[in-house]
Amino acid sequence: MSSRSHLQIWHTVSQIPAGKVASYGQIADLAGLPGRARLVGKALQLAPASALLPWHRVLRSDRGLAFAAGSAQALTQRQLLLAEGVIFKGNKVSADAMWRPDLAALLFELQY
DNA sequence: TAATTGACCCTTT
DNA sequence: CAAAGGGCCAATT
Repeated sequence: MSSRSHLQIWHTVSQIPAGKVASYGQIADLAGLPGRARLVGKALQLAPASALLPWHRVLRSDRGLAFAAGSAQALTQRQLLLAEGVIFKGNKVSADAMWRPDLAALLFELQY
């Protein structure tokens, strides 16, 4: 049984548009769970594949991937982002790829 | 019940 | 710019 927090997190992640990225902390805040970035990581880890979440659009606050460089998951994530047109600067994505949601629209979408 | 573990973050050096 | 240290909190052992 998944908690309400997980559902809220998954729903928020699903709102990230293609070609944009958000940090774990940012998602936590938007989901109404300030300061709980780690919970976002946990929620994504437990997320069912059937949810079709754009998990690859979530990364660390320093805009680097959360997975170890060279790991299969890191390579996959990088590939998915490149396919969406996200520019990489070294092992981090360019700053202008950060998602800047319209809060009013997002809050409406998330049914607050 | 207590200790350990993370798909993390922020401030300070 | 990179590294270190402290904080965080649910889930697992």
